[in-house]
Amino acid sequence: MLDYKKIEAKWKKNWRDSELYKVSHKSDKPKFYVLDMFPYPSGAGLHVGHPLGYIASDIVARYKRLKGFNVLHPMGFDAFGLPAEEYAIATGVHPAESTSKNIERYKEQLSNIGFSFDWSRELQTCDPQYYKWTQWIFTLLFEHYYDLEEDKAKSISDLEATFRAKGSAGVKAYTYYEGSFTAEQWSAMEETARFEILSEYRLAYRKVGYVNWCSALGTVLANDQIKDGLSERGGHPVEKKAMTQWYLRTTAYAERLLSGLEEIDWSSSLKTIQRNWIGKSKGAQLFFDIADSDKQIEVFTTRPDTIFGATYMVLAPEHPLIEEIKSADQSDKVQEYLDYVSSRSDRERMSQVKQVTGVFTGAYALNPFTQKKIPIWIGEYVLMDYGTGAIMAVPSDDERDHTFAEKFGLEIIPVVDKSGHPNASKSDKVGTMINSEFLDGLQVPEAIKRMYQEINEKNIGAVTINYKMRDAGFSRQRYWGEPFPIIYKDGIPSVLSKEDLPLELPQTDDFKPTSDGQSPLSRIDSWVNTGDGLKRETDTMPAVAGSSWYFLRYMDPHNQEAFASKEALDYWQNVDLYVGGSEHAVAHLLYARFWHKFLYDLGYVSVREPFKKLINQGMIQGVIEYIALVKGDSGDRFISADIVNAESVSAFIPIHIDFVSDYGTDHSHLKTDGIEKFLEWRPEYKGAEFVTSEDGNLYTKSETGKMSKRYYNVVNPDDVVDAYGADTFRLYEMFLGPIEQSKPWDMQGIEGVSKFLRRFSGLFFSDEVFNVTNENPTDQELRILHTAIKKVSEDIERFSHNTAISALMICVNELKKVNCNKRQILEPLAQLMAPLAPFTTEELWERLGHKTSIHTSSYPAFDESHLKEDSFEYPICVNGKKRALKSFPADADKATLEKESLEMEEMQKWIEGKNVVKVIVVPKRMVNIVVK
RNA sequence: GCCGGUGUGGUGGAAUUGGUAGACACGUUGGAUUCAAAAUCCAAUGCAAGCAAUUGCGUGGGGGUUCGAGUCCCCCCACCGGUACCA
Repeated sequence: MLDYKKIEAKWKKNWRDSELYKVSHKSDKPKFYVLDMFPYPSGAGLHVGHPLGYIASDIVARYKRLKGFNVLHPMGFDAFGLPAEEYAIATGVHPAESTSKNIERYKEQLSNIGFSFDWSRELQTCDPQYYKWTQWIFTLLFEHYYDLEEDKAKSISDLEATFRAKGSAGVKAYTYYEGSFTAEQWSAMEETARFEILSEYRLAYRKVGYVNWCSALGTVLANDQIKDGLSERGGHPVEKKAMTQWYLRTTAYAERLLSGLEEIDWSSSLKTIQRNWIGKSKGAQLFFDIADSDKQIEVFTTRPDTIFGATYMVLAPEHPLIEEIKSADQSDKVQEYLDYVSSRSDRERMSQVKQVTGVFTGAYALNPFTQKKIPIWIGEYVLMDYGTGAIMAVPSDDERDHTFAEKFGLEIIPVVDKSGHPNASKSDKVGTMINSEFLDGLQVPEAIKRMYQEINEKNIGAVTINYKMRDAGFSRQRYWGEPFPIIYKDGIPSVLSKEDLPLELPQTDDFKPTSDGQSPLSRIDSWVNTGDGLKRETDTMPAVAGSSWYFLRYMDPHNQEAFASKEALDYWQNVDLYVGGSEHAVAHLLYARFWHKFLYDLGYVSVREPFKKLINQGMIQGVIEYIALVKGDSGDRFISADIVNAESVSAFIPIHIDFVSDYGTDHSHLKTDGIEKFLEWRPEYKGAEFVTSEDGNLYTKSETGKMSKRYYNVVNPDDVVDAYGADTFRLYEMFLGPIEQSKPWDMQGIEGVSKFLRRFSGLFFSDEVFNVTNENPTDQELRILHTAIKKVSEDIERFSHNTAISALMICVNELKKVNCNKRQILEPLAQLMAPLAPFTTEELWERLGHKTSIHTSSYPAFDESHLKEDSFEYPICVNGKKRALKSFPADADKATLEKESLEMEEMQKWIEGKNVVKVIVVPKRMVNIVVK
């Protein structure tokens, strides 16, 4: 029989030496691109959860290869990021060093599982030869703007030429710039002024923004790196801080990012997440005059129909108009309130959402329809970065406005009669308009349309589209990231040319951020100051930079002249199947689509969307075991979970799952030796008392959660591979259930697939000797094989690998029953199984006498004619309930089936004394007799 | 709150288009083999009643459509994930 350790070692070496999985775009075959989201190489190494997606995609890659596709299946590493930098700060080990060590470990672990990656295409985002092109694409973003007429990115020098020739008139481009100028004015401007204006158009630009500043980490964090107002990493407090930052104008692409979702095959939940993130809403932009002032307040509302109920206005605390409009007698109170707001952390603000705060500015606005004076307030609940940072408040039809009005005693005018809709909430767009002059009597949707017309005609605003999505903050004050290819001259940035790239990250041994929040790079004077008063940008790019285009680099990873050759890009086009975790649902997947669309506009790539089909593999969770610690005057006591009083518990201490008996169940516990092991591991609890349950066990608290170092529950795939073999590991992870589903890891059941593999290879042996005959197979054997071919192919195509394996189990069980050891059956069976169990099948293939790899052979052909059965066993039902089974010839006609079913002896007791109303016969399915 | 998903034996799960619910495994029980154990092989295994043939019940709960519902429709419940003063 086969010794899996020997054959794994043998074929791992053979495949590596022969570069079996190396592909080229110079091929006549159709292409297929299967990609895994590349991992961040953390110090903890891979755990059994990571390979779940890799195995699933590897099976598809191998399947497609056998089916005759030219398969691109690469792997690389997302190697820039915060953990390596934190590790460097703590230990002094350079991030490059720890990262490369971690990568080596990852590669070793990956190779043990038998993936068919083309390692000649490996990339690492921290490699200068890679980030050269990340920097280069950034320079392109800097040098382009978004043209609304052609609906694509165009060169900023074109825009400049237009300004020079015609001024700003007639330019339709995506910008926040609101001024206008003639060609003469443009030419007369200072260079700085011209630069400022162009910056309002560039797709990469700098602006002062309120960023999530985490002083403990010394860096700016993205929204998705914050959980409940604390940093996801480390749980440190996060506050708002004004900083000049680089931004990418992702909002210019909002509409295309939204509509592009229609043309790709992603799960509906993922698309919904992206749609919600983009957050498109249609509404009206309205201007309210301020009483006794020439200023106006601009608001955005989706409910212009309720304007007759707008009894006050609210500005965000950061709104620039506040300074200008606040009245003298309210000035102190306003300042007091603004101080209060800025003293509050994000965490406080978020956890106290229901708390209503605000202050009156002393100023009034005029309702554009009634000309009535309404007070202008400031309130925390209005956010500066959504809409215009100001709202018209309609307390009768908005929950938040209502609460605010009640608290501060503001007027409430009902404008929508919802008596016909008892279950509708305040903001539901239903009901009949009242107290609203010309709108009275209209239904809400009609009233909204009518108002849009009215606003246009009266010229007091416009119908607009608003997006929740904001431009992406692109600066990080860290060391371990791509340096910006930017040089400042008198404060004006310009980009390095392609020839000067990559701009390499300079060496240093001080990774701490500076106290004022500057990146560690700012300390390296010789690097920052390049002479002639020129200065480099010292921020670095965020981790999403490198992952926003890596899938393109794989197409041509060693190209020195371009990020990838035109030829390679045209051949591979885009990713046919992308597999990865749903934690990247927004950030990575949105930025990657944005970069890709930008490169599409510039003509570098020829398809609009980068990832045709996407599958989110579920998480493999771990079991977390805790013991309850009660601290008291008499010292530490650990009390069994079944008898402990929950309120007295000082802490639940996570412990090694290896110490726990029956871990993961509701009766998980520590036996005496478990307690001993625990004490050996944590000697600081030597003096503690252990209060066990009556049966002498110390019961533990079990949870299902993340597999992580801090819970001591990480299962290393190497250990499983060592104990059962790589093929068993692969099969088992797939056999656990559907790929998309999350599930806790447990080893129950791995014996099942292990047995199956042994039984499969056992078909090729008699009495420990390899023995396969050339006899012709029987019809039955052919039917068993071809049933499996059909089912396995269909299942792999729809990524249902667990049912494909079960079909193979059935096939092997049935062949075993008839003692089949015929080449004509076993050879195609091995090919059928090769994608799932690459080592075992490769070894058997060689023993069958083949000189070339099974993985470069072909997929077994399916022949429908072998599935023909002479008879079919029909379930005979009465009123839909199965009452008997009867075998009929496969070609029996309906009349025969009906007649013979009714005549069956077993049927008589169900029919007797009743009326047979009708008989329904569905060929090859069932017979149903309807009686009354 | 809103959005999305899930709910099937003791366990993981299957049922692709409305057509035999529980495939395939794990576990458990009994048996063979063995000095013994492991491994292997055979048999049984949704629940309840019955010696049995058999019968009733059964896909989170309630209702509906249909000859027929795990699958479609309506209402409700539980759990998981995402998201949130988004005007």
